[in-house]
This record gives sequence, C-alpha cells and structure tokens, in this order.
Amino acid sequence: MSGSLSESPLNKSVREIPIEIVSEEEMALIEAALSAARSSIPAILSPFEFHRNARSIQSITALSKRSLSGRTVLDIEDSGDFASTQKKGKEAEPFLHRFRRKKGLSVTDITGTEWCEKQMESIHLRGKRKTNKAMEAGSARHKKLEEEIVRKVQVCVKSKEDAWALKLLNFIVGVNQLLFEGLTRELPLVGFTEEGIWMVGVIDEIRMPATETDRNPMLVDTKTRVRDTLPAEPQRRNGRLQLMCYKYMWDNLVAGHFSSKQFFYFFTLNPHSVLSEDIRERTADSGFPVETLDDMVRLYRNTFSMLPPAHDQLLLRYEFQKDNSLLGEDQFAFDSDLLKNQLQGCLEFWLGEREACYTPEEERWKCRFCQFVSICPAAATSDPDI
DNA sequence: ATTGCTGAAAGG
Repeated sequence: MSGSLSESPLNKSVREIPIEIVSEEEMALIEAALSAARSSIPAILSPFEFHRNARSIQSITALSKRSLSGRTVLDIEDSGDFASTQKKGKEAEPFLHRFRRKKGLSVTDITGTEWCEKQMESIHLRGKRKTNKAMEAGSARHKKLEEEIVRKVQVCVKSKEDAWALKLLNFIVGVNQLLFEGLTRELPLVGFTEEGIWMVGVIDEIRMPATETDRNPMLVDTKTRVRDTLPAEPQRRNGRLQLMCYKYMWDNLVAGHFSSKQFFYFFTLNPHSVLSEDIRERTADSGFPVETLDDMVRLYRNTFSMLPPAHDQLLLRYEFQKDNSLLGEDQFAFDSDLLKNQLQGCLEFWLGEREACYTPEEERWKCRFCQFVSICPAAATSDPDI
C-alpha cells in the first residue's frame, strides 16, 4: 500500500496542520467504506432541534441532497441528459457549498465576511489572497507566543483521517494543559452550530481563572498593530465577533451538540481507518491510546464534555508591533443576540440568499487596504484623505 | 476552481 505513495510522508509538528497524503488505493478503500456508510446515514441528521430556524434547515438539507444526488448523477451522466442541467447551476451555487463543502466554515470566514462581503466574494471568485508585512509580523508574534508554552513535535501524517486525528489530539492536549497549567494557546476547535453549519477555528489563548469560585475559562485574542493606537470601532467590532464565535463554538461543544456520525459524514472521513503509526504512538505517549479516528473522536467528545462553558467576559489585547508593548485591552461581555444576528447576516451571504453587500459608506476607508480596490465600484467613493 | 489553497489566522 505504501508502495504507491509517490512522496514520502512529511513530518509536521503536533501543533500544526499537516499535509494530507493519500494513495490511490487508500482513497479507493475510503471511498468504498464511505459509500457503504452513506447508505445507512440519512441525508441530514442534526443533533439540534431545527424548528426555530426553518430557513437554515432547508438550505442545509438541500446541500446534503445535492451532494448525494451529484454522485448519483455522475454515474449516469454519460447516458443521460442530466449533464447540461447539472453544469448550469454551478455559478448559482451558494458559496458555502461551492467553497466550503467538506471543510466547514472557519471563524475567519465569518470575520472576513463581516469586514467586507464584497472583498470576501472577490477572494473566492478572483482568487489571490495576499499577505502583507503587517500580517507577517502578526503571524511571527503569535508563533512566539505559542512557543512560549508549547513544545512542538513532528508527527507523520498520511491521510486526512490522520490530519483530523492530529487536530483533535491537539485539542485534547491543549485542554489538559489548560486544566493543569491554567493556560493554553492556539487551541483548535471543530463544532456544529445551531444554524446547522460545521465550523472550525483556532482559539488564540485560553486562561483558567485564578479563583476557585470562578471556574469558567476565559478566551483571549491578541492583535498586533502597526500603529501605536487602538483600532477604529469597525475593527474592534470585528475582533469581538471573532472571540464571540469561539465562545459560541466552545459552549456548543460543552453542551454536547456534536454528532460523530454527522462529523464523519460531512467531512467524508472513514471512522474506522487505522491511524498512522506515528499518531498512535503520539497518542499513547500523551496517555490517550487510540487506534482509529473513531476512537479519537470519542476522546474529543469526552474531553469537551468535562469542560465548563467559557467565561461570559471575553478579552481582546492590542499590542504594538514595534516593541510588543500593550496598547490596550478590550474586555467585553458575550452578547448572544448580537452574535446570532451577525452570524445570520454572514450566512445569508454564504448560503447565497442575497448578493454580497459593499461595506457601508462610513467604512469605505477599508478599501484602501483591499487588494480589489481597482475593480470595486464602492472604492470610488472612499475618501483617500482620511 | 472541473477538489482547490496542506490550513486558520495573520492586519486593516
């Protein structure tokens, strides 16, 4: 089986997402297992009661059915007249299905959409996602912060099941660090929201409160800045949204709203695939011996089920890039209604229920930092002197 | 994108 691997498995750190390398044979096995599994799994299963949000259920149900029928149609495409009608719908397909099928929506997808829907749209339709100096500096600082408390270990990853197992393992190890040392950083999360979407994200930092009476972990995010001032309100609002998404995901997990079946189904993972030797070894070393991804998911569920909800207070820290000095902190309370509204607004865009909005008039200064200024009609109205 | 972009966040 390993003979057909054209490249040797890459080594990656235990706290990073590794490359997926799957051989043809492995893929065939996975596909076979999945199609067998699919026949026993209904198109949509939900651990939530959806009646409160009928619109979302419809969209999600439609997506699941579409992907299922898409497979079927493929088989009969050669002999049938379905091909043309199949192709037509492509551009009209919601972004969530077009670009985030089998991937889930990330928290940065949400915040990116909140920043400017038109920019988000352009990124996907026109490509090129550029990183600038400020982003590089920010990444470097975050890497430093993580390295303060994490020792990275190389782990060999051969399949997407391995990659997911590693992510879940990192969650488990991170949570243990949080419980025993009171602090952890870059904690990966995957969860299912009440809106019926799978979401992924990485929490920058989590602190355990010092007092006994206060037992809810506090979610923290450090933002590094080029200028030595606190950002304007729209940017702070964006940061708050990011943290609120994490708390939302965290609390949903803790409440047990995670269906393993749906997880395997949505991300098309084979629960019974035996994980790479390296991963099995690593998990055994960490004290959580597992054989398969299914075992790993069980551990993931056990781990978050023991956790208390996140603290109602969330913390945004702003650091000056030049000297890492603290510019200020923005502590604020989780606002469920606000979050739900913003999330719904973003989802309208992702589900293709409406056109992408341009950023409001008073926030057109954002256009100055956008790589699509030259082709965006909204940018014409932004004041270059501000 | 006719499976991408190893991946979520990085700053504005």
